[in-house]
Amino acid sequence: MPGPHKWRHRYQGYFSRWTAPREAILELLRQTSKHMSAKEIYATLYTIYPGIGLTTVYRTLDLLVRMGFINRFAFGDGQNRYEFKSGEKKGHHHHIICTKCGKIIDYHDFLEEELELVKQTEENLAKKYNFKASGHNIEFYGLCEKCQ
Amino acid sequence: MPGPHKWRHRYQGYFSRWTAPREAILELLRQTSKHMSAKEIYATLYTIYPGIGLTTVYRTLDLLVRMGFINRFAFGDGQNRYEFKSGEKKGHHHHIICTKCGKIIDYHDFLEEELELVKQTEENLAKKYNFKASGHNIEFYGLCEKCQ
DNA sequence: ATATATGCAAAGGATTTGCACGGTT
DNA sequence: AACCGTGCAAATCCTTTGCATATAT
Repeated sequence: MPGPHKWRHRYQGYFSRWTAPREAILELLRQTSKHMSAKEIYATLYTIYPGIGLTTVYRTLDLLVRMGFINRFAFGDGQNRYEFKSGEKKGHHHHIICTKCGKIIDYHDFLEEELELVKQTEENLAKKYNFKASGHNIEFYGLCEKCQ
Repeated sequence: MPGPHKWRHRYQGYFSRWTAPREAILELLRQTSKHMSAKEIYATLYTIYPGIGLTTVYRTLDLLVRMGFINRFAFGDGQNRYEFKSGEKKGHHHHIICTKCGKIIDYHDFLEEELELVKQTEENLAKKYNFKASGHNIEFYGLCEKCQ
Protein backbone atom coordinates (compact mmCIF):
# COMPACT_ATOMS: atom_id res chain seq x y z
CA MET A 1 0.00 0.00 0.00
CA PRO A 2 1.53 3.30 -1.07
CA GLY A 3 1.95 6.38 1.06
CA PRO A 4 0.40 9.77 0.60
CA HIS A 5 2.77 10.78 -2.17
CA LYS A 6 0.77 8.64 -4.50
CA TRP A 7 -2.31 10.78 -4.04
CA ARG A 8 -0.82 14.09 -3.41
CA HIS A 9 -3.83 16.03 -4.43
CA ARG A 10 -5.92 14.36 -1.75
CA TYR A 11 -3.63 15.63 0.97
CA GLN A 12 -3.10 19.19 -0.08
CA GLY A 13 -3.15 21.43 2.91
CA TYR A 14 -1.65 18.86 5.22
CA PHE A 15 1.90 19.04 3.95
CA SER A 16 3.88 20.02 0.96
CA ARG A 17 6.68 17.50 1.08
CA TRP A 18 6.47 13.80 1.72
CA THR A 19 9.88 13.27 3.23
CA ALA A 20 11.96 10.32 4.32
CA PRO A 21 11.24 10.64 8.06
CA ARG A 22 7.53 10.86 7.39
CA GLU A 23 7.63 7.82 5.19
CA ALA A 24 9.71 5.93 7.74
CA ILE A 25 7.37 6.69 10.61
CA LEU A 26 4.25 5.81 8.68
CA GLU A 27 5.84 2.61 7.43
CA LEU A 28 6.96 1.59 10.86
CA LEU A 29 3.47 2.06 12.25
CA ARG A 30 1.95 0.31 9.29
CA GLN A 31 4.07 -2.74 9.87
CA THR A 32 4.21 -3.07 13.62
CA SER A 33 1.52 -4.70 15.67
CA LYS A 34 2.61 -2.80 18.75
CA HIS A 35 1.10 0.37 20.10
CA MET A 36 4.20 2.47 20.04
CA SER A 37 4.94 5.67 21.86
CA ALA A 38 6.85 8.56 20.31
CA LYS A 39 9.95 7.59 22.20
CA GLU A 40 9.72 3.99 21.09
CA ILE A 41 9.28 5.01 17.49
CA TYR A 42 12.24 7.30 17.79
CA ALA A 43 14.40 4.60 19.35
CA THR A 44 13.47 2.09 16.69
CA LEU A 45 14.08 4.39 13.78
CA TYR A 46 17.26 5.68 15.28
CA THR A 47 18.98 2.34 14.79
CA ILE A 48 18.38 2.36 11.06
CA TYR A 49 18.21 6.08 10.55
CA PRO A 50 20.51 7.93 12.93
CA GLY A 51 20.13 11.63 12.66
CA ILE A 52 16.40 11.54 13.04
CA GLY A 53 15.16 13.81 15.82
CA LEU A 54 12.58 13.15 18.46
CA THR A 55 10.94 16.44 17.62
CA THR A 56 10.35 15.30 14.08
CA VAL A 57 8.74 12.16 15.37
CA TYR A 58 6.32 14.16 17.48
CA ARG A 59 5.55 16.55 14.66
CA THR A 60 5.08 13.77 12.16
CA LEU A 61 2.79 11.89 14.47
CA ASP A 62 0.63 14.98 14.80
CA LEU A 63 0.57 15.28 11.07
CA LEU A 64 -0.39 11.67 10.53
CA VAL A 65 -3.15 11.91 13.09
CA ARG A 66 -4.53 15.00 11.37
CA MET A 67 -4.34 13.24 8.03
CA GLY A 68 -6.25 10.33 9.45
CA PHE A 69 -3.53 7.76 8.85
CA ILE A 70 -3.03 6.85 12.46
CA ASN A 71 -4.88 6.93 15.76
CA ARG A 72 -3.62 8.36 19.01
CA PHE A 73 -4.45 6.66 22.28
CA ALA A 74 -3.90 7.55 25.92
CA PHE A 75 -3.97 4.26 27.71
CA GLY A 76 -3.06 5.81 31.00
CA ASP A 77 0.63 5.02 31.28
CA GLY A 78 1.57 8.64 30.88
CA GLN A 79 2.41 8.71 27.22
CA ASN A 80 0.48 8.70 24.01
CA ARG A 81 0.55 5.64 21.85
CA TYR A 82 -0.04 5.41 18.14
CA GLU A 83 -1.54 2.90 15.82
CA PHE A 84 -1.85 2.63 12.08
CA LYS A 85 -5.43 3.07 11.03
CA SER A 86 -6.34 0.46 8.49
CA GLY A 87 -8.85 1.47 5.92
CA GLU A 88 -10.31 -1.98 5.80
CA LYS A 89 -13.24 -2.97 7.90
CA LYS A 90 -11.39 -6.05 9.03
CA GLY A 91 -8.67 -3.93 10.49
CA HIS A 92 -10.92 -2.24 12.98
CA HIS A 93 -10.57 -3.48 16.55
CA HIS A 94 -10.94 -2.59 20.17
CA HIS A 95 -8.48 -2.89 23.02
CA ILE A 96 -7.91 -4.91 26.14
CA ILE A 97 -5.39 -3.48 28.56
CA CYS A 98 -3.77 -5.36 31.38
CA THR A 99 -3.66 -3.11 34.42
CA LYS A 100 -0.72 -4.98 35.84
CA CYS A 101 1.80 -5.41 33.04
CA GLY A 102 0.40 -2.86 30.61
CA LYS A 103 0.02 -5.33 27.80
CA ILE A 104 -2.40 -4.24 25.12
CA ILE A 105 -4.32 -6.76 23.08
CA ASP A 106 -6.29 -5.89 19.97
CA TYR A 107 -9.40 -7.93 19.61
CA HIS A 108 -11.16 -8.26 16.31
CA ASP A 109 -13.76 -10.70 17.50
CA PHE A 110 -17.27 -9.97 18.57
CA LEU A 111 -17.08 -6.61 16.87
CA GLU A 112 -20.11 -6.89 14.70
CA GLU A 113 -22.52 -6.51 17.54
CA GLU A 114 -20.37 -3.82 19.06
CA LEU A 115 -20.20 -1.80 15.90
CA GLU A 116 -23.89 -2.15 15.36
CA LEU A 117 -24.48 -0.74 18.80
CA VAL A 118 -21.92 2.00 18.24
CA LYS A 119 -23.76 3.09 15.15
CA GLN A 120 -27.02 3.12 16.98
CA THR A 121 -25.61 5.04 19.92
CA GLU A 122 -24.09 7.60 17.61
CA GLU A 123 -27.51 8.21 16.15
CA ASN A 124 -29.01 8.50 19.60
CA LEU A 125 -26.35 10.94 20.70
CA ALA A 126 -26.93 13.01 17.60
CA LYS A 127 -30.62 13.21 18.35
CA LYS A 128 -30.46 13.86 22.05
CA TYR A 129 -27.29 15.92 22.41
CA ASN A 130 -26.89 17.15 18.88
CA PHE A 131 -23.43 15.63 19.07
CA LYS A 132 -21.74 14.69 15.85
CA ALA A 133 -19.59 11.65 16.58
CA SER A 134 -16.53 11.09 14.44
CA GLY A 135 -14.98 8.22 16.34
CA HIS A 136 -15.22 6.00 19.34
CA ASN A 137 -13.01 4.23 21.80
CA ILE A 138 -13.91 1.03 23.54
CA GLU A 139 -11.52 -0.65 25.90
CA PHE A 140 -11.56 -3.18 28.66
CA TYR A 141 -9.27 -3.09 31.67
CA GLY A 142 -8.32 -6.08 33.72
CA LEU A 143 -5.76 -8.82 34.12
CA CYS A 144 -4.22 -10.70 31.24
CA GLU A 145 -3.58 -14.40 31.27
CA LYS A 146 -0.11 -14.14 32.72
CA CYS A 147 -0.91 -11.61 35.41
CA GLN A 148 -3.83 -13.30 37.08
CA MET B 1 -23.21 8.94 52.05
CA PRO B 2 -20.41 8.57 54.54
CA GLY B 3 -16.73 8.33 53.79
CA PRO B 4 -14.37 5.45 54.48
CA HIS B 5 -14.04 6.29 58.17
CA LYS B 6 -17.41 4.71 58.68
CA TRP B 7 -16.19 1.34 57.57
CA ARG B 8 -12.62 1.44 58.59
CA HIS B 9 -12.24 -2.26 58.72
CA ARG B 10 -13.14 -2.61 55.07
CA TYR B 11 -10.27 -0.40 54.05
CA GLN B 12 -7.48 -1.75 56.15
CA GLY B 13 -4.32 -1.88 54.19
CA TYR B 14 -5.16 1.19 52.14
CA PHE B 15 -4.50 3.81 54.79
CA SER B 16 -4.36 4.18 58.51
CA ARG B 17 -5.70 7.71 58.94
CA TRP B 18 -8.66 9.27 57.26
CA THR B 19 -7.54 12.87 57.27
CA ALA B 20 -9.03 16.24 56.41
CA PRO B 21 -7.40 16.57 52.97
CA ARG B 22 -8.55 13.10 52.01
CA GLU B 23 -12.06 13.81 53.13
CA ALA B 24 -12.07 17.16 51.32
CA ILE B 25 -10.87 15.66 48.04
CA LEU B 26 -13.32 12.81 48.11
CA GLU B 27 -16.17 15.15 49.02
CA LEU B 28 -15.30 17.54 46.24
CA LEU B 29 -15.30 14.76 43.70
CA ARG B 30 -18.47 13.35 45.12
CA GLN B 31 -20.27 16.62 44.69
CA THR B 32 -18.97 17.97 41.44
CA SER B 33 -20.28 16.98 38.07
CA LYS B 34 -17.05 18.01 36.41
CA HIS B 35 -14.20 15.76 35.44
CA MET B 36 -11.52 17.50 37.40
CA SER B 37 -7.77 17.31 37.02
CA ALA B 38 -5.39 17.27 39.99
CA LYS B 39 -4.56 20.91 39.41
CA GLU B 40 -8.19 21.89 39.29
CA ILE B 41 -8.93 20.02 42.47
CA TYR B 42 -5.97 21.69 44.12
CA ALA B 43 -7.05 25.14 42.97
CA THR B 44 -10.60 24.63 44.16
CA LEU B 45 -9.64 23.34 47.57
CA TYR B 46 -6.99 25.96 48.01
CA THR B 47 -9.60 28.71 48.23
CA ILE B 48 -11.29 27.09 51.21
CA TYR B 49 -8.32 25.23 52.57
CA PRO B 50 -5.09 27.10 51.99
CA GLY B 51 -2.10 25.15 53.04
CA ILE B 52 -3.11 22.11 51.11
CA GLY B 53 -0.36 20.88 48.82
CA LEU B 54 -0.55 19.70 45.25
CA THR B 55 1.47 16.64 46.18
CA THR B 56 -1.14 15.60 48.67
CA VAL B 57 -3.79 15.92 46.02
CA TYR B 58 -1.86 13.60 43.71
CA ARG B 59 -1.19 11.11 46.45
CA THR B 60 -4.76 11.15 47.67
CA LEU B 61 -6.09 10.66 44.16
CA ASP B 62 -3.90 7.60 43.79
CA LEU B 63 -5.21 6.32 47.06
CA LEU B 64 -8.83 6.88 46.14
CA VAL B 65 -8.35 5.15 42.80
CA ARG B 66 -6.79 2.16 44.53
CA MET B 67 -9.63 2.09 47.01
CA GLY B 68 -12.10 2.10 44.18
CA PHE B 69 -13.80 5.34 45.18
CA ILE B 70 -12.96 7.22 42.03
CA ASN B 71 -12.05 6.58 38.42
CA ARG B 72 -9.11 8.00 36.55
CA PHE B 73 -9.45 8.97 32.91
CA ALA B 74 -7.01 10.10 30.26
CA PHE B 75 -9.13 11.97 27.78
CA GLY B 76 -6.15 13.04 25.76
CA ASP B 77 -5.64 16.62 26.89
CA GLY B 78 -2.42 15.77 28.62
CA GLN B 79 -3.67 15.41 32.15
CA ASN B 80 -5.57 12.82 34.07
CA ARG B 81 -9.09 13.56 35.15
CA TYR B 82 -10.99 12.06 38.02
CA GLU B 83 -14.55 11.16 38.69
CA PHE B 84 -16.43 9.91 41.72
CA LYS B 85 -17.53 6.36 41.19
CA SER B 86 -21.09 5.97 42.26
CA GLY B 87 -22.02 2.63 43.67
CA GLU B 88 -25.48 2.88 42.22
CA LYS B 89 -26.31 1.43 38.89
CA LYS B 90 -27.96 4.69 37.88
CA GLY B 91 -24.72 6.52 38.37
CA HIS B 92 -22.90 4.58 35.71
CA HIS B 93 -22.38 6.41 32.47
CA HIS B 94 -20.19 6.75 29.42
CA HIS B 95 -18.54 9.79 27.93
CA ILE B 96 -18.80 12.02 24.92
CA ILE B 97 -15.80 14.24 24.30
CA CYS B 98 -15.76 17.26 22.03
CA THR B 99 -12.54 17.24 20.09
CA LYS B 100 -12.71 21.00 19.59
CA CYS B 101 -13.52 22.54 22.96
CA GLY B 102 -12.75 19.56 25.15
CA LYS B 103 -16.17 19.48 26.74
CA ILE B 104 -17.07 16.17 28.32
CA ILE B 105 -20.65 15.02 28.54
CA ASP B 106 -21.77 12.09 30.63
CA TYR B 107 -24.58 10.20 29.05
CA HIS B 108 -26.76 7.88 31.08
CA ASP B 109 -29.09 7.04 28.24
CA PHE B 110 -29.01 4.02 26.00
CA LEU B 111 -26.81 2.27 28.52
CA GLU B 112 -28.84 -0.83 29.02
CA GLU B 113 -28.00 -2.24 25.64
CA GLU B 114 -24.42 -1.13 26.01
CA LEU B 115 -23.98 -2.76 29.36
CA GLU B 116 -25.60 -5.93 28.17
CA LEU B 117 -23.09 -6.06 25.36
CA VAL B 118 -20.24 -5.20 27.69
CA LYS B 119 -21.15 -8.11 29.90
CA GLN B 120 -21.28 -10.41 26.92
CA THR B 121 -17.98 -9.19 25.56
CA GLU B 122 -16.32 -9.64 28.91
CA GLU B 123 -17.41 -13.23 28.89
CA ASN B 124 -16.11 -13.69 25.38
CA LEU B 125 -12.79 -12.14 26.23
CA ALA B 126 -12.49 -14.38 29.25
CA LYS B 127 -13.08 -17.43 27.11
CA LYS B 128 -10.90 -16.52 24.18
CA TYR B 129 -8.06 -14.59 25.80
CA ASN B 130 -8.39 -15.75 29.36
CA PHE B 131 -8.63 -12.09 30.23
CA LYS B 132 -10.32 -11.14 33.45
CA ALA B 133 -11.99 -7.79 32.86
CA SER B 134 -12.52 -5.53 35.82
CA GLY B 135 -13.68 -2.43 34.05
CA HIS B 136 -14.41 -0.83 30.74
CA ASN B 137 -14.25 2.51 29.06
CA ILE B 138 -16.53 3.58 26.27
CA GLU B 139 -16.30 7.02 24.78
CA PHE B 140 -17.29 8.88 21.67
CA TYR B 141 -15.29 11.62 20.09
CA GLY B 142 -16.72 14.31 17.86
CA LEU B 143 -18.16 17.79 17.86
CA CYS B 144 -20.55 19.09 20.47
CA GLU B 145 -23.55 21.24 19.68
CA LYS B 146 -21.70 24.54 19.97
CA CYS B 147 -18.63 23.52 18.02
CA GLN B 148 -20.20 22.21 14.87
C1' DA C 1 14.49 32.18 -4.32
C1' DT C 2 11.11 30.89 -1.35
C1' DA C 3 8.70 28.20 1.58
C1' DT C 4 8.91 24.06 4.26
C1' DA C 5 11.00 20.43 7.14
C1' DT C 6 14.45 19.21 10.37
C1' DG C 7 17.30 18.85 14.61
C1' DC C 8 18.98 20.71 18.62
C1' DA C 9 18.41 22.97 22.86
C1' DA C 10 15.45 25.12 25.85
C1' DA C 11 10.99 25.67 27.76
C1' DG C 12 6.64 23.96 29.47
C1' DG C 13 3.51 21.17 31.97
C1' DA C 14 2.09 17.08 34.57
C1' DT C 15 3.46 13.91 37.88
C1' DT C 16 6.69 11.70 41.15
C1' DT C 17 10.22 11.55 44.64
C1' DG C 18 13.28 12.91 48.69
C1' DC C 19 13.10 14.70 52.87
C1' DA C 20 12.23 17.07 57.18
C1' DC C 21 8.40 18.41 59.99
C1' DG C 22 4.19 17.70 62.59
C1' DG C 23 0.36 15.21 64.21
C1' DT C 24 -1.64 10.33 65.57
C1' DT C 25 -1.58 6.21 67.55
C1' DA D 1 8.53 6.41 70.56
C1' DA D 2 7.24 4.84 66.17
C1' DC D 3 4.57 5.60 62.34
C1' DC D 4 2.09 7.93 58.98
C1' DG D 5 0.60 11.96 56.31
C1' DT D 6 1.88 16.43 54.69
C1' DG D 7 4.08 20.21 52.16
C1' DC D 8 7.89 22.04 49.93
C1' DA D 9 11.46 21.79 46.59
C1' DA D 10 13.74 19.22 43.39
C1' DA D 11 13.73 15.79 40.04
C1' DT D 12 11.68 13.25 36.22
C1' DC D 13 9.19 12.33 32.24
C1' DC D 14 6.58 13.57 28.13
C1' DT D 15 5.66 17.04 24.89
C1' DT D 16 5.99 21.60 22.68
C1' DT D 17 8.39 25.73 21.08
C1' DG D 18 12.15 28.88 19.26
C1' DC D 19 15.47 29.18 16.18
C1' DA D 20 19.14 28.42 12.90
C1' DT D 21 20.22 25.22 9.28
C1' DA D 22 19.28 22.28 5.44
C1' DT D 23 16.35 20.81 1.74
C1' DA D 24 12.72 20.58 -1.73
C1' DT D 25 10.12 22.96 -5.10
